[in-house]
Amino acid sequence: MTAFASDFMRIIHERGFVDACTHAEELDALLNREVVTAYIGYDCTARSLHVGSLVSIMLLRWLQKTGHRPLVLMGGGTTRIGDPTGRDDMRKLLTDDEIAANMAGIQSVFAKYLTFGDGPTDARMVNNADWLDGLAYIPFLRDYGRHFSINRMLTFDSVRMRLERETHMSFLEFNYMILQAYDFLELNRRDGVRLQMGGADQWGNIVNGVELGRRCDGVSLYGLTVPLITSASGAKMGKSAQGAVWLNAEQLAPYDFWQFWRNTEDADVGRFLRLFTELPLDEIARLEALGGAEINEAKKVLAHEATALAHGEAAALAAAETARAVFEQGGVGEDLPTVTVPAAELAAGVPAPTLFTRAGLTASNGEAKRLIKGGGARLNDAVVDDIGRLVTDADLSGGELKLSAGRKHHALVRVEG
RNA sequence: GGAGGGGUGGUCGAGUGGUUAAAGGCACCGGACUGUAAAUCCGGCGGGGAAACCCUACGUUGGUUCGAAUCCAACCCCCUCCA
Repeated sequence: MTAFASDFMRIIHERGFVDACTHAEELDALLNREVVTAYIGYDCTARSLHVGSLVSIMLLRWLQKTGHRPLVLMGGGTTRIGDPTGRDDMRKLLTDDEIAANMAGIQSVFAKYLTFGDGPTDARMVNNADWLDGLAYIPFLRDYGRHFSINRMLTFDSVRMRLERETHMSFLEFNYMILQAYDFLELNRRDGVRLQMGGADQWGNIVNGVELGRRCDGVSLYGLTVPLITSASGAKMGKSAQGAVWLNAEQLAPYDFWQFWRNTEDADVGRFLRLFTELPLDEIARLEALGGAEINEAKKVLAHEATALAHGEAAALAAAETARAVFEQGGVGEDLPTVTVPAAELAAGVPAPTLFTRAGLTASNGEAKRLIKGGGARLNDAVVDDIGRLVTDADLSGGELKLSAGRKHHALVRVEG
């Protein structure tokens, strides 16, 4: 591989961020010469982002750290149409208010990773609804449609696969790549954006934007994609027991976020350290080389670094402390999920299954009972073997008690009143 | 507009009148083994109930039947081919 002159290109190649790149040498030279504005587009279909987007977020962070300007493009315009590939999701068209709320939530996530502002390398967020909503069909077709060759578009993977499998593809979907290409052109005109980045699945769309820029305005635009991250055992990354691994504290507690990284598969540790932390490569090499149980130390480092980025140093330390108390000492920690029950209720006795469900460890009483029957439920570390077990204030120690579902999921119950 | 195929539990996918809360796979949860790992093995996997049992569920709404995810009708949606 070529030796890159720009910090950005060198670092992201070394760390495994690059799946594909257009004109890497030219881009490298450009990055070495001037401050480059680059963008990645995100849908605003949810209040937050999850770890599936984290690779690209880290990519923008590196961009900024190496002296360039990141731009976050929110798909406010495209979100309004609804993603045609999501069958059931098609119907729930989001209202403008919902989209605005989602954008605000996503911005708060980005605020942890990027510095926003008006300075030359400060990040900014833009919404493609600003220009897509007002497009007039005929002028748009005449000005831009002429530059798209159907013959060419049919050769793109996303389209070709659909055609080969003879599955339906709507005109709307077919237009997606055109709209996305237009976004790139528009951003170049508005903000001088030169580079679009995104997931590997976006390659075709990005290339279309690059070509549209050349055809319409004679500008050189660049594209770069990051690989789809799967775990070593092949699973798509980002699922936890509770569901998606969200990046905001409201939807996933920092402690659970920490636990997610702590439970990384051995084979993924090195790769994840390179992608999701900013530790020096030689340090990562050292951690990665740890064998056997020692690799757990590397996982703790990974958990700490990733959590510190998302939630701050203090939250990461608190999560680590709770994990240490719970797993290494069998005790309890402040960060465990906590529920309170009225003193009177506890005095009267609460059925164990009810308490497990209320603590969020099980989704229903039935599930709680199954958990107990399966021997996975514990109260203050003692196995609960009777689904009729009443929990009373006699079970309290130090004003609280610990419930456990399996070895990894714990919650605290406290009394109130 | 015409002809044909299809909509099943988180997902994929069987089932074509009753023992079907609905095979099997995946995902997920618990147990064993470990290192809060992987792999493997075991168990579980709609809700309520201590249990008997009750309720909800196979696109929607009606109907036939002692009884329907399964048959009929209308409607909605998806797909393939033709115009």
